[in-house]
Amino acid sequence: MNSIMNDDEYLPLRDVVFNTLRQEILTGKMKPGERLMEIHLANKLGVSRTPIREAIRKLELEGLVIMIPRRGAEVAQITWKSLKDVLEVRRALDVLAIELACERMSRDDAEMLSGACESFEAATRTKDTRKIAEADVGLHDIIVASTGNSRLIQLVNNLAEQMYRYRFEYLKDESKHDMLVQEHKDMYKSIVNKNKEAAAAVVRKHIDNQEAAIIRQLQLEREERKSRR
Amino acid sequence: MNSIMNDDEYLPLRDVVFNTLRQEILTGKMKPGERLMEIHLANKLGVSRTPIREAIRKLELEGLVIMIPRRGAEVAQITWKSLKDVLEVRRALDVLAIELACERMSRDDAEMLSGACESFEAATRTKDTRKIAEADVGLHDIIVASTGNSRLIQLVNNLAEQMYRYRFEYLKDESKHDMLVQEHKDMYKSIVNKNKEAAAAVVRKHIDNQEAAIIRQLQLEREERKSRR
DNA sequence: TCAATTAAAATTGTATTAAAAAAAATACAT
DNA sequence: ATGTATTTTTTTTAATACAATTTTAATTGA
Repeated sequence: MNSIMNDDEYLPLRDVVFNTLRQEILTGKMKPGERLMEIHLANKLGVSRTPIREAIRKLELEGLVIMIPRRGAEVAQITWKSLKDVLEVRRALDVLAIELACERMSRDDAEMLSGACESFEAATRTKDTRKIAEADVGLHDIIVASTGNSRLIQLVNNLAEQMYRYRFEYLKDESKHDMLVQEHKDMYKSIVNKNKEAAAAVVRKHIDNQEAAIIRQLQLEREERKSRR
Repeated sequence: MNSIMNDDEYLPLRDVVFNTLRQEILTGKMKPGERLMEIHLANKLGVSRTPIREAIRKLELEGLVIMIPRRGAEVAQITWKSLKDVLEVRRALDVLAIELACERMSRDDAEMLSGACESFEAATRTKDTRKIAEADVGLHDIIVASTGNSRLIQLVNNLAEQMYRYRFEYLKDESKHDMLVQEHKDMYKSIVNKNKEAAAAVVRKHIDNQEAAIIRQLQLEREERKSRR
């Protein structure tokens, strides 16, 4: 459609830096407690300190880094507590999202959701965790987007990303795949039947399972640390 | 307590600027659509452009200003839709907050909440809207803080602030004061009785009333604009 | 050897300068 | 008078320079 008019995909450096750092933190390439030193990052990314600083301000507000005045920024510590806090909020917002989806989802979106359920099932069969994660994100995006509430969309996405690393680990566990496929189907059914209570119940179960998996994961990490000492 | 050891109350300029601009936007001193020009603001606040830019980045992430690349920032437009979206999310999070408060509030906090209810009632009698607003904020802060969920605290505060301007107008209406006092008392009772359902119901009513008042307010503003043309 | 003090190195905080882009104003042609 | 080019101005973006502060290391004296 827009083949002649090139829509100029311009992104300010600060946003490029922001996205880059954000990704590094969320995927765990930058470890909690690691300092973000301006000159160092500037050299690494080949830019000046200015865009680095601006990116750090945004990361700060998002809670991904914490600032110590006159000392600089460091990657925020992810504690058991902070994860539980995020999950608690996420559960409430995911429930809200699916309840609104029951009210508002269009036939077209429902169609897409059905397709996404199948894509997810197909992805589980490939056993490629990356693909599974992508299919999962796509599916949930359809539900959240169907609410038409842009603030909700922004918050849910943000909270989901905070746990990116752990969710990835969760999806690696093949024994859970069948359950996930079933839960997704249940969500779809509840939405098309406009059954809020059922929908909310599935989502709560979904998040509870995730929480349990993450707790296991953290326990493992802790064991590892202990044994290394 | 901390009378000898001065804990250095140092705030980087960017944060001073951030708070200043934030306040100006939330209280309506800076109108939606108004441009935030760096040199202008720098002169006005007597600082260089660097802290201004960093503050703007934070406002951007908070959604209070929108950035148009290579053109600058302007105060975000507050539409009916965007307010409804915020209220929808806020309702869910306020319900979560009071439900958690039912589970977790300590006897001391309950004591404080009781005091805050009385303070609010006293404030309504002064008919000083500023004082009433402060008492109201104080009361809700106690509830939200008692959840111990820092992410929730951060989000609820943020969402509440987005509607600062309108809530102020709402509290001006003396005819609602008795109802508000009663609702606050109901919240307190529900929490000490650990009655989640009742607590959630009061909060929903609370927000619904606010929403109705804000809609009226917006309708008024719209009439005004119409008549000015 | 250890603590205290001082010097230096590293790092952040703030300001300024330079470059790129967009917007506005002006000039020119139709 | 209207529409199109061209120039000027304004503004953002990015880089650099300088000042203030903190951290680290080294040195000195007990």
